[in-house]
Amino acid sequence: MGRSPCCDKAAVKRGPWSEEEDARLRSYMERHGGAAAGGGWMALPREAGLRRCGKSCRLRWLNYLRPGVRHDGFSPEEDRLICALHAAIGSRWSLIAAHLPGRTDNGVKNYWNTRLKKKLMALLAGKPYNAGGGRNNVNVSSAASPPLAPWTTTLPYTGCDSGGVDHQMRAVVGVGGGSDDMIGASTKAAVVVSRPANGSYSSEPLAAATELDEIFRSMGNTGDGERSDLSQPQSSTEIDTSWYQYCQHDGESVLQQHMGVPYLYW
DNA sequence: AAGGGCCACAACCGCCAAACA
DNA sequence: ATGTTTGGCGGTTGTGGCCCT
Repeated sequence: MGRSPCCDKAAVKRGPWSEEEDARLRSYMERHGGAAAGGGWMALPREAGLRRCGKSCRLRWLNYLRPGVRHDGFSPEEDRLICALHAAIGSRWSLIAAHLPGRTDNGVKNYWNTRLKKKLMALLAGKPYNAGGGRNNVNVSSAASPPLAPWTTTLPYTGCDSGGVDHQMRAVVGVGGGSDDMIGASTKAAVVVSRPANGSYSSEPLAAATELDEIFRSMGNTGDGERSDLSQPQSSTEIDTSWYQYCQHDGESVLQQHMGVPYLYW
């Protein structure tokens, strides 16, 4: 037995929403405090007098009509944050959007697919790209440090791991093969390290081996061709730690690459 | 001015997991 | 414990507008 469709496609209207439909949906949601009433989203079209699929109503509300949703352009800071988060956690658009007030997962996803990804690729290929200033967040003491990539940013990602333990996750954007080949088949990795919120980093990156294993496994399923060598699960023990070094900066742990790979600080 | 191509965005599709009966 | 329903999510498609020739 196959999966039953969520609604009768022949009976519902599809395509762009009219002003009247928007008004009906907005009115309904405002009457119910911004949430679908007892019947849920599936019952909403009937209760609101809309000939739409419940899922379509939900999408329209969350991505467009909901108060606080922003439709203006993305700022350079948002660009950097999206790039960093995407490198760290992949296409987890809802998680990424959660760090961008007023932005929706759909909006971030569209922006990434249509514009930001191209900007980033152009940047990595050494083509002119003005993302808005190229702020350097950390003044690294090492004079040998390469310039920070423009999308580099601090990344205070606080979340829970699968065990429900609070972690503060930080990302290292890892593109390039550890030398000058910033793009292409040798694209290496995006590394995420984490620590318990109440814990401290070890001086040894692979102390987080189990977590890295898990993260790399999950990232290996993104289907992102630009990280093709992540397409198979890999053990953290395969990570070339010579790319990275820990150091201290203003009391903060800094995992810094030192062979030309872009990176993030925290 | 026309039309073909490209781009950006809204909307849809289908899968998955949680909630519920 | 199991089957069904629903909501959430990410990938993909459709479409309107803009730009270039």
